[in-house]
Amino acid sequence: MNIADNLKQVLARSLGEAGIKVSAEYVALARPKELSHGDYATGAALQYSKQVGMPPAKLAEKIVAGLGTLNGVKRVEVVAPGFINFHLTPDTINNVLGEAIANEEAWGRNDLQKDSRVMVEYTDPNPFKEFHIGHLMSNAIGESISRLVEYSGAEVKRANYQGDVGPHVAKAIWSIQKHGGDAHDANVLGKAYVDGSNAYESDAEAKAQIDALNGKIYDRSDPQVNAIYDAGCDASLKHFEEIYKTLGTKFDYSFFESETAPFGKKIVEEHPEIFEKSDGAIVYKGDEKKGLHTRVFINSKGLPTYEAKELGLAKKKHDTYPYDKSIVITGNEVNEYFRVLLDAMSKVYPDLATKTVHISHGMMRLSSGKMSSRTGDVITGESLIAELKERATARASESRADDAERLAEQIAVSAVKYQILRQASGKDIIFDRERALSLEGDSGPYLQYAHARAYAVVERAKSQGVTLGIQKGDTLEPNDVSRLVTRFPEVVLYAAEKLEPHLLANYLISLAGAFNSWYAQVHILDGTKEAPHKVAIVNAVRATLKNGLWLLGISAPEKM
RNA sequence: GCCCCUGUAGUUCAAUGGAUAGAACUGCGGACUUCUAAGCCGUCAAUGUUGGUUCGAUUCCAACCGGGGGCACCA
Repeated sequence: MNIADNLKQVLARSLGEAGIKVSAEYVALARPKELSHGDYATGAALQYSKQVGMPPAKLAEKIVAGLGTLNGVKRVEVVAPGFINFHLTPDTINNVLGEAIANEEAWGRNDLQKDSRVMVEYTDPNPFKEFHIGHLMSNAIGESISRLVEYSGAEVKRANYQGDVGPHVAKAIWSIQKHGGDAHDANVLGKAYVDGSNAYESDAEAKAQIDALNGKIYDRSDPQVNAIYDAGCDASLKHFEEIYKTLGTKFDYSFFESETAPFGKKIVEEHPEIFEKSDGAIVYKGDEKKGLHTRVFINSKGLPTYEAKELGLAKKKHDTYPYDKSIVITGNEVNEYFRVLLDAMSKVYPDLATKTVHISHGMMRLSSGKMSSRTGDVITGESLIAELKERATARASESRADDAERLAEQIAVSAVKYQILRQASGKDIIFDRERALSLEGDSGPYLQYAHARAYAVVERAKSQGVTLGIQKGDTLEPNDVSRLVTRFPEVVLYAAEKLEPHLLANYLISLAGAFNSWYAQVHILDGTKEAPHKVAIVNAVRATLKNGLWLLGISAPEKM
């Protein structure tokens, strides 16, 4: 049994003796954020003092007296106004460090979702449009969540859903037909889309032409249109593949709107008891008591909307890979639609609806306002990464890395991903160019640097013949660094439960900070008998940062 | 107008109902003949307003004020 569960049980028993009935799982036991408050702490005495009519401090003393001997605990203290703090023994801490080092592959894993099958959908860029920083957000969050879920023992399949049909495609093709341009070039497509979109808004004739073109795209009746379409789709997808390679994502499945559209339409049409006709369209009447809107699923032209396509997508996903859980990551602009969709899905496919979890991220916003790919006021994913890479190049070339070019790219990706993953995912990110381009402080490169530094120390220790690992009888006092390391598995578990990578990102930054601070204070390879112990701590930090960075989807270069 | 989200240092973000609200950037000031200075140390600086629940509220509830998104044929 692990320390925390054991503590809870013993506390529950002692509380019972004090006249407070509470089962072990409900005993409030926390990891104090202030390390001087111990490794575990409980506020139970404050919580129940009124109930038993005893001052908190007195109750705390009574609880402590009833604890008996505690495995792995060196010291228990009562602190005003009535907190009980537990300090673990050096052995306990050292044993965990030993685990981290001895079985690096398993370090941090848990079996929260053992053997379950999970599909995670994220990124979702649209062919014929640019891959902008909003897609970067979805990708960073989705990739990290996928990895957290994998670390929880689940089999994870990554899915990407792409809008290969629809008005945006018609707009891009219209512009290419009118002004020319190479449909084999992804950049041309993005600009063509902006042009077509502007024309659609301002020019009634263009609008009519684009609407007609949209129909031709669906029924593939015009060879000339088909040629542009096929070339453009191919170019976009290849372009996206390059970006995924840079970002470190590999999708198992791709779904396209051209397949989900007819499929979703069919599903809606087969359920007249759920969807009803209204003004020539087929709608789902959301329950207003739940605050749901009425949404159109099939428009009056007979074309399925976002909602119908999503319905088809959910089924198609399950047909492809019978998942136990389906996680869908989108921007929060579709939150209201998704609520209606899930409500409708709960009637058509109750089973799938309960297995679906929608996670939305905020918008990437510029100080000038919201980005819009319609007006071309966007920052593309590639341009941002290229700019970061440019900025990292000088230092990378002075670094110890064998391949400076590659290091610069790893740093660039890390900077942008960390920027996204450091904050809770539901909220908007105010995109500050200077901040995003910064490679210092609270940043991805800071984490990578701490890892590379730890790696270098371990390598040097090896070359000096310093014994690695925790030695028997090694009773050196734990420090903030070693104590933080031991929290890694539970942080991973917590982040996986909440599907919130930022919880892990915040932890890693505090670990890296504690390590850097400690590193500046002590000489690790000082030739004393304490050196092996210090190296063991460094090695555990290295393993933790390595696995932690992997979970964020960020590379951990060994040399910087 | 209705529904959802949101408000924390100058700025960008943290804080499973807990202890002195924590970082980073910026500003100011330091250390370094030592294993990586993308580093370290110090310092200035914040919970929108008013109530409520609680031993304890940034966190939960209500109202108000401010910001964002949505409110049927775009996604």
